[in-house]
Amino acid sequence: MSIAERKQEEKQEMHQRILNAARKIFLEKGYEKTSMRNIAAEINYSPGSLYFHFKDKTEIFQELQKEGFTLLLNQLKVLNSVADPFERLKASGRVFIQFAQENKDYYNLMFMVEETVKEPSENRFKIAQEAINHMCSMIGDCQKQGRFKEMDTEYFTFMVLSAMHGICALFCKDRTTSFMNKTNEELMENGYECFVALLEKS
Amino acid sequence: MSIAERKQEEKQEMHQRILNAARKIFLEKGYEKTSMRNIAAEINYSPGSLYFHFKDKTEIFQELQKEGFTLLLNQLKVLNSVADPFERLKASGRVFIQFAQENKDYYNLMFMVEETVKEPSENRFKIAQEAINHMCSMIGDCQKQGRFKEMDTEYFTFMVLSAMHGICALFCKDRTTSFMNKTNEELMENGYECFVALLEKS
DNA sequence: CAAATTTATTAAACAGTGTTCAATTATCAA
DNA sequence: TTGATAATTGAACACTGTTTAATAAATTTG
Repeated sequence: MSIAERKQEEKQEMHQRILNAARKIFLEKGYEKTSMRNIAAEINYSPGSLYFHFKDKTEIFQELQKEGFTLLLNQLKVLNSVADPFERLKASGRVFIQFAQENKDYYNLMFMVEETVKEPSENRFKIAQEAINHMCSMIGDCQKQGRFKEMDTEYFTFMVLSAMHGICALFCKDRTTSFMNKTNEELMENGYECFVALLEKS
Repeated sequence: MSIAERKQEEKQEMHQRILNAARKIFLEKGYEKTSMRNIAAEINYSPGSLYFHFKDKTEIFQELQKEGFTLLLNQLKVLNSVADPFERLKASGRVFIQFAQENKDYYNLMFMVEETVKEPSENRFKIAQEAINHMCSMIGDCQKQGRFKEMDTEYFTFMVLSAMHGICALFCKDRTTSFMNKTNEELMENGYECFVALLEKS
């Protein structure tokens, strides 16, 4: 079935063309301000045809969401070469924040979009789950070295993630303006260093 | 000018009626899913008339946002009686988290809605600004007692706020499910206590 | 009191949105 | 070549925020 195969490939190709157009515009204008007509126009396509390849707008975005998680995890994977768990933990935070800065829209999609999914979504955030487990064991390793004594590993992990997410979340919703005469980058990076300083004293 | 006064009052009354309707629907359905027509219908009003009382949708939203800030600040004000700045700081965090838990929708409106405002709008977050300043001076007082040595006060304040917001933001977008077999309240409160433990060691 | 003027309100319209669907074209199998 | 299948289209639907000309109500002025 060579012909059927080629057909399949052509469909995959269209799938990718749409995804590429969507990524470009989503990252340019954000989720809400990107319309299906915008995406269609980008590839000289009819708006209706998008629905032949994707169920709806959210399905397109969810593919990009998965891309985002993969992208972040790949950046974090580089740190596997860092042997000392505490050093790796500190570097992970910096990578995380840098990712948010450079991929604001991905970040919004990944962490800031309302969870309106009906079915409890089996493995929709399987990747995120794995990332958290990894983080948890990293902190566990730090504790084996004598850090964060008498802290519950899971609650502590939650706290660390919250702190990092808080920094990025304020940035992503432009709620950093109240700290005047300081750029977003200054705030986020120095703010994070304050947190690191706290960790180091513990 | 008794008549002009009454006129003024009637206008204020309509202003409030709209605001009440908007509050109800905004807190019910969130910002994006609330339409001007929804608000108008709630008080048997014409959609166009809303624009006689408010410039646009964001202006209505911003008034409710201010309400939220006032509500939160009133709860924080109670802590003025706590003399020791560090004790007050710790208690502020607990009040903040409790506010988010009890007023999830206000919290979303206050901190999680995209800032699409064009003109940097002088005093839009005047209240928030004051709250931050207050926080900043509270932390400054802690430093005078010898805590958080060699930390930049402003960056440190940003970090503390980020940590607290991170905890609440994950809660408000239901991103706590990855920490299984723990309730939201357990996570938030114990997570925060971890953070407090860090502060105490510094 | 009547006329003129200001103040409120409305319905209709505009340009945009996500999505659906009957009709149409292109592609392939028999 | 015909019939079936797959892909694409444009028009339509029901929405959205916002503007505006016409209208109604209330108030001020002559």
